[in-house]
Order: sequence, then C-alpha cells, then structure tokens
Amino acid sequence: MVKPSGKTKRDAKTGILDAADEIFVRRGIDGARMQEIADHAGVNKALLHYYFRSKADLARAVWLRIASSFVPGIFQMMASDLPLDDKIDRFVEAYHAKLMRHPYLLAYVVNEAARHPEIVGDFLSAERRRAARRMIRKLRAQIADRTKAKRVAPLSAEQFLVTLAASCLFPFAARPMIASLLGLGPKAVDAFMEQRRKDLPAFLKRAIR
Amino acid sequence: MVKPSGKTKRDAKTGILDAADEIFVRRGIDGARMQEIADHAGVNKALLHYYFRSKADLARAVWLRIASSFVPGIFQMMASDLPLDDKIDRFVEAYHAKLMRHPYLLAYVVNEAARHPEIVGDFLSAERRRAARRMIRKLRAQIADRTKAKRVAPLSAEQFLVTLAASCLFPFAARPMIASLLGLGPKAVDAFMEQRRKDLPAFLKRAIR
DNA sequence: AGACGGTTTAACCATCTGGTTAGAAAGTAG
DNA sequence: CTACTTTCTAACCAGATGGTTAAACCGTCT
Repeated sequence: MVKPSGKTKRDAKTGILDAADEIFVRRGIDGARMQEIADHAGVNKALLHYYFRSKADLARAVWLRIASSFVPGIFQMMASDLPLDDKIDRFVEAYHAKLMRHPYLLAYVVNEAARHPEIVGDFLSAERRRAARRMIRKLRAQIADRTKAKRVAPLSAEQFLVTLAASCLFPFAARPMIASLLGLGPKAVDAFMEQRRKDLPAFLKRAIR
Repeated sequence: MVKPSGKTKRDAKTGILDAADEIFVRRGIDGARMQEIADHAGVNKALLHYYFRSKADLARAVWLRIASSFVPGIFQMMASDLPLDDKIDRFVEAYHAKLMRHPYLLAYVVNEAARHPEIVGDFLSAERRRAARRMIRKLRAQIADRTKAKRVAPLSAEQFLVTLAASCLFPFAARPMIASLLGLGPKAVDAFMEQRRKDLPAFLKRAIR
C-alpha cells in the first residue's frame, strides 16, 4: 500500500478548510460560492469535492471546527471550581477577545444554527452534553450559595448562564444596529465595546449580589 | 387618464410583500428563491419584477417593513415618561410576544444587518435618529436618578439599553443552541422562555437597584 | 362598441453554480 | 526505471436562478 506524503495532503486539506472557514463566515453558507473558496485557497475547485464530497459536507466540517473553538474551552472553565465572580470575568473577557477579532462569526453562528438546527446537535457529542450538565450543576450550586447567603430571590442557573451569554455575545451580533442607533462610527463602537467589557462583570455581579 | 382599480393593485403588491416577508425571513435573502415567493403569493414570477425591479429591491422593501415593525413603537415607549421599571417590564413583554410568534425573525435581522450594514442606515431616517437620541437622553436621566438615590456606581444609558436588548433578544436568536446545550425539547424551551419573561425584569432591576 | 392604460402571464434567455470526468502531475514502492 | 496510487487540474455538464419579453387580460372612459 502506498502511503501518501501526509504533509502535502494535510496542507491542501487544511488550506481548503481555512479558506472555507473565512468565506462561509463572511458570506454565510448560502451566500458562499465554491469557486471563491477554491480561489481563496489557491486550488482547483474540483479539489474541494475531492476532499469534501459536497458543499454541504464542507460547510458541516467548517461548522464543527468553529463550534469546537467557540464552546468547549469556555464551558470547561465555567464548570471548574473557580469562584463565580472570576468565572464571570473570564467569560466576558474570553468572548470579547474572540469576537473582536472575528466580527462576522456570531452572525454566522446564529444564522446557520437557526436555519439548520440539526447541525447544532451534530456538534454535541455525548461527552459534551455531559460536560454541559456538569457546568450547569456547578453553577447552580455556586448561585444557590450566593442567593442563600444574601437572602436574594432564587435564580435558575440556566437563566443566569443565558443572560451572561446574551450580554456578552449579542452586542457583537447587533453591532451594525448599535452603531446606527447610537450614531457611532467604527472606532466609537470599538470604544463602546471596550467600555462594555469593563463594566459588564460588575453589572452582572450586582444582579446576583 | 385611466384609474387602476386600486384595490386589486394594492392586493397584489402587498400580497407579494407578505409572501416575500415570510420567505426571506425563513430562508434568508440569499437562500430565498424568487419562484418560491411567487408561488407563495399565488402570482407569476414576472409580477415580482413588475412591482419590484430586482430581488435586491424586494429584499430591501421587506427589510424596511420589518425594521419599522421592530423598532419605532418600542423605542417611543422607551422615550416616554413612564417609570424606568415599567419600561423594563414593557420592553421584555413586547419583544417576548413578538419573537415567540416569529421564531426566525431575529436570525434574519442579525444576519442581514451584519452582511449588508448599509441597509440598517437606510431604515434610520433623520427623524428616527432624533427619536433614538431622545430615548437615550430620557433613559440617562432616569438611570442617573436611580443610581444617585441608591449610591450605586454610575451606569451608561447606552450600555444599559444594550444589555436590556441583549437579554431579551439573544435567547430567541440562540434558541437552537440553548435547546441543545440544556437538553430541552421544543416545549421545554418554550417553558424556559416563559420563565425568562417572568424573571428577567426583576433580575435587571436588581442590577440597577 | 372600441380604444387605451395598467396588470398579469407563459415562454424564454443568459448566466451562474454545484458537481463530474478524464487525464496529467507527483509521490512511493519494488 | 517501472508500476501503481494519490493528488490535482482543465474542461465540461445539467439544472437552477434572476431577469426579460411579447402578448393576453381587464376595467374604464368616450
């Protein structure tokens, strides 16, 4: 049996994945053209179909890569023994850093998840589902400690997590609308986001104080 | 001069707009097919081009209609003299009701706004910009009153508004992901959203208490 | 009735798009 | 070097898609 060089192969395949990543995220799956991906990767279009049978296949591969970089690391941190306040700080920080560098990413994720809900499940292996449950359980315990100590109305860990994610992520998804409604230029919006990164943790902690 | 029947004309045109609305929102602009819109409206495809020169034109008309139903009413309420707490209640309530009925709407808005930022500006007339500024000014005063009275760290009205919008809207955009991560079926997610509608106002008020 | 103008349609067209194929390069084993 | 496999490409194809056109339709005015 002949062993392929391995290096060349991986280079071409990951090169295609990188190009597809960029184009799919920028244009959306429907808006992306296989030819543009091929050009961007510096490869013949037929090669895309050689490594990935169809456009849908390629899109799925890209989706899995992106989802893997988006969720597991941060969710593991959220399941750890860190104090709740530190978790909030790190959550805000992590997504702020990631989304500042990939402005189209969230619109892509939201859009494709809404129109092809099945791919969301594709990404969630049994192990990842368990990890999510662990995280929720841990958060629930930490929040219960807090609300009990301070005599505050009880708060569902799920709801808090969603609010945390919403507060961090949504502004990036809604960036153009925020800019228009507040009358801010690109630099001013960046400043607004930076301000937000600093203020948001305190705001959220106050709500569960 | 011949006067067109008026009724028929308006029916056909708005019929097309209604159909286009549904299809564009469901599939996204790139994913929508002119033929599907025509079929859905019960009209020949050429008629779409008779009333709206191109697909882009039709998409723009739909966008403007949706944006008009999405923003101005609620923002006017936010600029009114209502107490801040009531505004929070109404804001949560209004978007909850709207988005429960139009599950794809937010993904559509986020996606198209991200990929065609210019259309966001198209919608914001000078008058609407003024209205937005009025709303911010009013909110700023109301929040200042609160934070001063309760000796809390000052809070930007803009940041609060974004957090409010994020907490209400994002869960609908992220619905499939929430469902998968929390392991909820469609009915359980509805219940989760309903719970959220009830809990969220208190959570937000606590943060600016 | 008949002419006229806006409305609607069937048929058509040029182009684009995802996907295929046959074969050329290029790497590998013997 | 030769035989063989994998990688890569140019050319091609069928179907879809946005858009056009010429003519039919239909109410209204004279």
